[in-house]
Amino acid sequence: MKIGQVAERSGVPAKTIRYYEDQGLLPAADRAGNGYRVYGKDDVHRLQFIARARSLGFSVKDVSLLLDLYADRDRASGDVKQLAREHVTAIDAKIVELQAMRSTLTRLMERCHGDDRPDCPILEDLAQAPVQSPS
Amino acid sequence: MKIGQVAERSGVPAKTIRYYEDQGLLPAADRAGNGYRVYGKDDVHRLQFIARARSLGFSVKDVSLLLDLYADRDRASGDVKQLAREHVTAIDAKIVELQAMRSTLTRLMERCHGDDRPDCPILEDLAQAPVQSPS
DNA sequence: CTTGACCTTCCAGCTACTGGAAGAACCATA
DNA sequence: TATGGTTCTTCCAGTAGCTGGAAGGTCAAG
Repeated sequence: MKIGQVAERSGVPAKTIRYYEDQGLLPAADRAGNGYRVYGKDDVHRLQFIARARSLGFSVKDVSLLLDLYADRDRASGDVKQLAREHVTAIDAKIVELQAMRSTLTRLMERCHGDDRPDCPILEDLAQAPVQSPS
Repeated sequence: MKIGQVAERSGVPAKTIRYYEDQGLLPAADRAGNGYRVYGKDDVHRLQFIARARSLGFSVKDVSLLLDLYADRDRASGDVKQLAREHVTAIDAKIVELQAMRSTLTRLMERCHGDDRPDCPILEDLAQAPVQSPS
């Protein structure tokens, strides 16, 4: 299989596959006589693993750790769970941050006419930005 | 005022102030005879505006637009509101994405022993990642 | 033999900074 | 005046995870 086929079957763009190889997520692919990378079924599988982990928000570095754990038959599931737990904690922090932004923005938007007039509580808030009065 | 003072009063690091100048968020600062940047009160204010807008998640480019609108006495508040609305939409999309990740991860974690045994539904999911059966 | 699709490498750009190096300038003290 | 410590200057590189594009090699079809 050439990189184009693997890309199609795994859903990971060829450019990204080369990038992952460069980053060490994939072992350096064998090369055909013409220099083209050659892949097998396992590579498609590995790329799907990577894509799935990435879609859950794991960093490339963490995916690398997950791949190591996956390959290790003597792994402790506690290690995997711990990685996931930390990731969820980070996700929660982001959600909280985004919700705070969202809440402030919608509050300001409710007070903004949103018409042709120039007076705008949103800009006024940005300009004054004094204190955050609770509710 | 030198950059250090402005940094302290605005809460924006000196490095970041230079970066903002470079990016066009701030006009090129006047220079003293020794080449040091010289600032006034208005610059502190402008930096606070920027910092506040950034803390609400607006991109640097959007902050630039907001500064333009702020400076324009003939602005339409509708333009500001529209910018905010689009931003909230983007935030909502991110929240939804993060919540989906979170939900999948916690579901997998609940099924994982998290002990010394090697069998781990988290890794199995990443490896199989077949379909997402509803609930 | 040429065209077109695919492959290769390498460099640049995206976002929003941040760290660090090298060098000038300022300030205070001994 | 020497010296040391802090602050300033510019410029380059690195962070995360790709993505786009240039320049060029390979291969199958017509």
